[in-house]
Amino acid sequence: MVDVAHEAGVSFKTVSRVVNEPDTVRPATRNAVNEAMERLGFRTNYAARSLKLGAYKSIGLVIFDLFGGNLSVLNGIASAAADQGYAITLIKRMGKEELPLSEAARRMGQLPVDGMIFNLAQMVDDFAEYRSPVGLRTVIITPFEHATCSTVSDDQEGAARAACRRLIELGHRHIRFIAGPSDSLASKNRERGWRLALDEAGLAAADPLHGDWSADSGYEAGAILAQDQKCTAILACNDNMANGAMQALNDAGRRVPDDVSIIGFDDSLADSVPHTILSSIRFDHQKLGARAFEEVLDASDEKHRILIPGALIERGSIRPRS
Amino acid sequence: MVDVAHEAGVSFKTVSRVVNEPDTVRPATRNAVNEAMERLGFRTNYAARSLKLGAYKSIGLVIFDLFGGNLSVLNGIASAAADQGYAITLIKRMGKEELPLSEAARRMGQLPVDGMIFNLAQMVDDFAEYRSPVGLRTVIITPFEHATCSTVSDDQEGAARAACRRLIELGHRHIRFIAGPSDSLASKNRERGWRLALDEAGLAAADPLHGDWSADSGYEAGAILAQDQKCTAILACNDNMANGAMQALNDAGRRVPDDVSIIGFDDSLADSVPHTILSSIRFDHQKLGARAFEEVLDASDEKHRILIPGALIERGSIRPRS
DNA sequence: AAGTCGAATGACAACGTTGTCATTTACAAA
DNA sequence: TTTGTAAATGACAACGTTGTCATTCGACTT
Repeated sequence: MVDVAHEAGVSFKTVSRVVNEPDTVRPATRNAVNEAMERLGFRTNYAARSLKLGAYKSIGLVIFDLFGGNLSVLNGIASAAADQGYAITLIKRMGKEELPLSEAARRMGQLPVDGMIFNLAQMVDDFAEYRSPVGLRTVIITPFEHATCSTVSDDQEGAARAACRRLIELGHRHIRFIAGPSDSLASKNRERGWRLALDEAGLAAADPLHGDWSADSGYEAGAILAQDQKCTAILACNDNMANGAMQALNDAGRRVPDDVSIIGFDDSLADSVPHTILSSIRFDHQKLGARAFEEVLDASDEKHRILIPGALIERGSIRPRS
Repeated sequence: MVDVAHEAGVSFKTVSRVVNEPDTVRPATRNAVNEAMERLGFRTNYAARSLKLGAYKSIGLVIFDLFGGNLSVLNGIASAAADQGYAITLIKRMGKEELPLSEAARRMGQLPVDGMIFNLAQMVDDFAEYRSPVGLRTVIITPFEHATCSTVSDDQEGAARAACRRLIELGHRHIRFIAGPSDSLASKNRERGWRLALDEAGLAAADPLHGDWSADSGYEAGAILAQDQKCTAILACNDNMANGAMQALNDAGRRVPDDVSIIGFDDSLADSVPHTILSSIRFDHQKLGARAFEEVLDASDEKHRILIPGALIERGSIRPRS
């Protein structure tokens, strides 16, 4: 900046003004400075500026598992951030640490961030006792409430409950559930919603089956459920498993939706399977990311627990019980 | 830091030493300082440190389109960065600018980065004339060579060529191609590889069909190809379209692989379709990301053009022509 | 006990910005 | 021409670190 000032024959303070408040400097001077900046390839030094301003205009994002669903969350956060002129500083979780949140916060604390978002897909050891570093607001993407931090999450439980209610409304009485891995929070909450709806209707909940998110594991589960003649409807914890189950049901001679109705989660099949009939629950991750970002910047001391509702996309895979 | 020094009864320079070169300070002093830091919740100031060191230990990533395939690239870059103690600063492309690369570089130049990576899925207007800001090395993820910047890319052309050769080796003579959207670089290069292999073998290339990456568009293409009785093999530009095409072929009474062999790209179906038989070409995006990161840090002035090979995963969907 | 030497610590400048306040300039009015 | 006033510019400090060099400390040698 001092070089630019010399080149343009002004003081370096004037250069600073051209960069930050161009209206306060005479057009002639301004042009001279701009040309000098152009010639010298001047870029304002982020470190010096942040040091002086005491803020980074960037927020930290810790992604503990980088997989498909997180991409749209990342997208939502990135969009909201861009709108406000913020950048995103990203770090991956570092492996299986003892205290994941504290460790991540410690690392983030060393980086240029004004706040941070943790995207949590599983429960972690130090969730309850975690506390934000002073001056660095933390927002956690998780269905649980936290003692001091705001949390944002898809309303898995509510959406699952609504979907299950819909099946009950269609006359189904034996609705079974295909769960995901036991360490998945999403799976846990979807299962809870399913149970809740059944309880409300006074229906019994048969033991859920367990898959690993893959279509193959869904096929296995479907093959077992095909034996259960009373079962006329299935809620599967994601679309891949639902797709596998549909295949297994068809292979076993039980037709979807004539004999069995089925609903999945995530609405992820539309692109990969032609003319899919699978009904599914879709979440607005874009919105979730944007809400999380808003919450980080929120200056107030209040913490919130925010749930983003899901929507049931009805396709041909469900119909009234015959 | 000066507060910590006061609290511990030492000079602030000693605190700095405890942080950066703990071995040079006496254990007793060190403990006192550490305790003081703990009590005060001290975090080293990133801006001040970077200002003094003249480096940020972070590299910028510009993602022009945030979709599935980019996730694993992001993952690869993030892993490589984490290994070297680097963070990632992420910005999304800002919309449809006139000069996407220059604009992105200008914005990145204001952020705490020591270099940057552009992840390009389409051609952009200012690709050829783009020049890195002085002191900020740029690496571009694209199949094209650039005049001054290193580029890294999947070897789409080579992989498509190898896959097509494999089909020829199996005795197929009429191998057709389902392309993606015309602005996709990946699609263009896959098509080129297909043509190359056919040329080498002295075979004619029938007009490619065009889809939009979706299974539904693949189904349409498959329905048309089912009419072409001479066609015994298909190369589809991604697995979703390949899956749609397989369905259409089956629906039209042409069995896969008995009547028609088919190969897709990206190996993306294994999770979502049970017991899939689709053969596919898989790319190691993790590796691609890691290579791109290495290239940014490379201090030498040489620029490279790096191609990451793909691998053909053979499943039941291909067999010798009967 | 004095001298020696390496280890531990401290004082001070510097990194490149922005904020504060003082000074200069330009222009209009008298 | 002189004066008054607002606009434009400049001088200097400060942000919180790390590097350089000087100083102090402690233990060992003779």
